Amino acid sequence: MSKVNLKDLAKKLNISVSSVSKALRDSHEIAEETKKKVRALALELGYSPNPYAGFLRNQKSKTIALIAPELTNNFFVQAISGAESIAQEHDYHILVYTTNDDFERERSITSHLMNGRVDGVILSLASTTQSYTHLTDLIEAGIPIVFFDRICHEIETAKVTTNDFASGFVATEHLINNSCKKIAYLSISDNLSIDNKRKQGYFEALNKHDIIIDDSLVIKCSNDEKQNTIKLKQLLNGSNKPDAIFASIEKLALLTYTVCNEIGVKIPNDLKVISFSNLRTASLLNPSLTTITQQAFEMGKVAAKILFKYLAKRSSIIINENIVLKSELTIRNSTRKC
Amino acid sequence: MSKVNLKDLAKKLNISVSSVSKALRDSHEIAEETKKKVRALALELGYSPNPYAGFLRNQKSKTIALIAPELTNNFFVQAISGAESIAQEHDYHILVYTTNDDFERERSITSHLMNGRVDGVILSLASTTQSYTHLTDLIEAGIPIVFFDRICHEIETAKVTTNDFASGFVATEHLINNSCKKIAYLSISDNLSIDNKRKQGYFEALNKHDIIIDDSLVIKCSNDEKQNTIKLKQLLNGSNKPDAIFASIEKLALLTYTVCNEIGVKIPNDLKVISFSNLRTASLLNPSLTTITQQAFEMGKVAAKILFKYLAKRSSIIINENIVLKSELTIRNSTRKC
DNA sequence: ATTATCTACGAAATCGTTTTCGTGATATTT
DNA sequence: AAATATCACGAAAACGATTTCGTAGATAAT
Repeated sequence: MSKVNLKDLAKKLNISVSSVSKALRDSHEIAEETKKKVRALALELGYSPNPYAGFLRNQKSKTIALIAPELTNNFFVQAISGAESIAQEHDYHILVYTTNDDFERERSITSHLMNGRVDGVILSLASTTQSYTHLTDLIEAGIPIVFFDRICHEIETAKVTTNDFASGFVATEHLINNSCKKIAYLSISDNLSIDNKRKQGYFEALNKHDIIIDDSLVIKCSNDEKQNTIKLKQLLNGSNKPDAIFASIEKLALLTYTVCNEIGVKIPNDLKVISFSNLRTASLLNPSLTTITQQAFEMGKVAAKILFKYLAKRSSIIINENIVLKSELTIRNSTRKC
Repeated sequence: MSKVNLKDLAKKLNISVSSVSKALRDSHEIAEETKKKVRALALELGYSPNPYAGFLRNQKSKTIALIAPELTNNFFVQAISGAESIAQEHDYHILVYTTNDDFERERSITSHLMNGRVDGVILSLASTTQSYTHLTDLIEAGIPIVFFDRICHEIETAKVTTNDFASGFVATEHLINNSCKKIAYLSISDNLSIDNKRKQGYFEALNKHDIIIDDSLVIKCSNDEKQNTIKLKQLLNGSNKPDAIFASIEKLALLTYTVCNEIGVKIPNDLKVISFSNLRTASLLNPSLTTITQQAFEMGKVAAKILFKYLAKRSSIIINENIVLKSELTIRNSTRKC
């Protein structure tokens, strides 16, 4: 049952390697009878073509890479699942990489992909990425990229996102409607497209409702959980306490919950919380968390579909395109009026 | 910046392809001066070897597959992250596949891996898998498998698990100590090694404390959420109500929470709940969930390390070995005495 | 009868690397 | 001075599949 190749089949059948190859690919050059014999033997010996030989020949690897900042976030995991479901349909394989939000790691990964290991890449940027030459290099090397969620505006290609601005606006307005006046925004990184758009939506809602923007309520968080904890405690224990928190990403909402537990701030009585999140357990939290949920699985599917569309064309240049999948506000107890 | 190969370098330097190859691999056959020139040009032109050519030559793909039942479960995601961290160190790439707990899908995936696409496989079985020829075939084809969590006893190889029996025992005893007398066990599948061991631990604890085993409290769940909901409601509304639930996997604990919310059963007052789970939000749930937490990240790491140890030896036969990483009981409010 | 067409197959090049085996030119030993 | 060793490199085979091209023999067309 181990590594049978074309040569083995050819030898057993007393015909040439090329004829075996053609027979298996159902070429019209081969007589029907011969094909039958070849197919029968191939089946019997469990022949399965060496993928790498084919890749070398056709310069196609039937493999794509999916690069995400982290896996410990349901959003990215769902997106990967979505992409995988499409990859399966196209008989493609997926190499999964995580950057841990580290620019150097992202660059190292893309450099490993320059040489044809994959036919295309689906990518969500690391929050520390500020330079994009590693990505343009990849595209110039003939490997197309489709972005999802954390996209790069500077690069012309297809980008799949959620309606971040509108969602940020809706989230903020929801808080305002529940009589919040001092709404803090927890930002994860100025580099990130999604963060900025969400923040703009937040500003816009404040403006609309004539709430003066207070810069001290826009908290710049990072991937350093300890630092974030300190900043949050300062905010919630400080003199300029917010009555609501809008977390740009799930991780910061969970941290808010933890900190509130610790310092005795009651949600939603003392503080209302809303967050972008694809957490399955949002409804089971104490209190249940009001969320903006992205169509993560669908985003992965759409990104993969676009990529495969171009791969089928053998075109490495993807036309600039913005696909926006709408997020959904699910109101739960963390923003309940009280 | 696109596809430079050895031939291009050779032409530009007026030396042979083989010399370029040797120079880049730092062979002693090549003069130091020549090496320098070659390296300089390679760097300048951004040469990066075509991986597939090398694979064809050395019969090594520098790629492994990781097959998990699902990604929407923190346990598996953490395990993947752990494996990835080790793969990075070894300059290996990981193809990720999910079976969705479907035997046919598992078989289809492994059959795609028979031909040398990967050097090895890290696998956690689908709950519907009862026959193992697709796995023995893979091993016979020279592709070693390391199991983690959902292992296959029938196949001789390395298996990384948690101390399921002891953990099941500890979990049950914890409930008994908190004065539970009618403890239900939610099983996910009789096929699964982990489920059976956990159940045995549950039985053992009941025995030790002279509690008669009640088969009607051992609930056979499945991957069909609707069916599970019905069974749970029957259990909790029935005449033989349990005072505690021990969920073999996270999904079933969350379902228990949801059902309890729906039918107005109070946790922990009316019902105590404990579960195997790697949920980040266990402490934030309402009420916080008492868990048995597996060392998921570590399990991924260990499985990968073992695999790489054998890959380095170029040995496809892995000696039978059981590595057990201990789980941890974290007591929270869902099992609080009241 | 001669030429053209078709059929069914094989030889060989190709993809990009690695590696074995030579081989001239020095350098070293006897 | 002759024999041997060392050095630095090149030619070519190999990995396994695909594909172009060539061709022997059969058949069809003129």
